[in-house]
Amino acid sequence: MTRFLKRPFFERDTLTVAPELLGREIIFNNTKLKKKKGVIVEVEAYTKDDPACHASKGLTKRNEPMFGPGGYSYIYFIYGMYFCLNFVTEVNGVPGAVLIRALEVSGNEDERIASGPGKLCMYLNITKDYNKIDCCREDSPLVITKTNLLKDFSIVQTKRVGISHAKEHPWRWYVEDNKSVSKLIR
DNA sequence: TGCTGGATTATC
DNA sequence: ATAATCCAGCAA
Repeated sequence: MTRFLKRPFFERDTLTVAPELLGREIIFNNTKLKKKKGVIVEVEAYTKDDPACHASKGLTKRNEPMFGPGGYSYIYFIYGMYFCLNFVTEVNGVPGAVLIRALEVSGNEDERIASGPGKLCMYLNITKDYNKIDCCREDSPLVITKTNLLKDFSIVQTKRVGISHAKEHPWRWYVEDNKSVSKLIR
């Protein structure tokens, strides 16, 4: 028994896994800094046949974690200044990932301190050092709880954010009326 | 070896 | 609406 999500949870269809992450808690223990955590309130799915997915054109140095087993982290650097956190889905050999777009942080924090993929990595102190780590290990510094911390919430499904391709999939899910979601618009 | 644009954010 | 800021990916 364990408190945290394990490999079988992640090694399923990306579009199934993504919305199931809503309400669960990410716990990140950067050993040199303060332990941080937050409840997932917004996610997006990226699959292999999708032009917007980093893995759509095959294996490269950057997207390599996406091709490995589910339950690993995939962290990339974007716009010269931000990191984005993903959890790898699908079995070994099949690329796929869920981008974590927003966390609700309890306590005295600003409710929008982690309301965006770049902001949440700054809040958690996540960097490339934690790329491709196995989040299913019991001693992993980065884990997700099995328990859902939100109750009686509704899920809204919409188009993804920041995708410039003509055809776009409705593969963004967020907790309805949650103050920590990245964008207020639909 | 050089160029381009991006799964973003804060500010104007 | 646009600057900040840099590197992966691709063309050559």
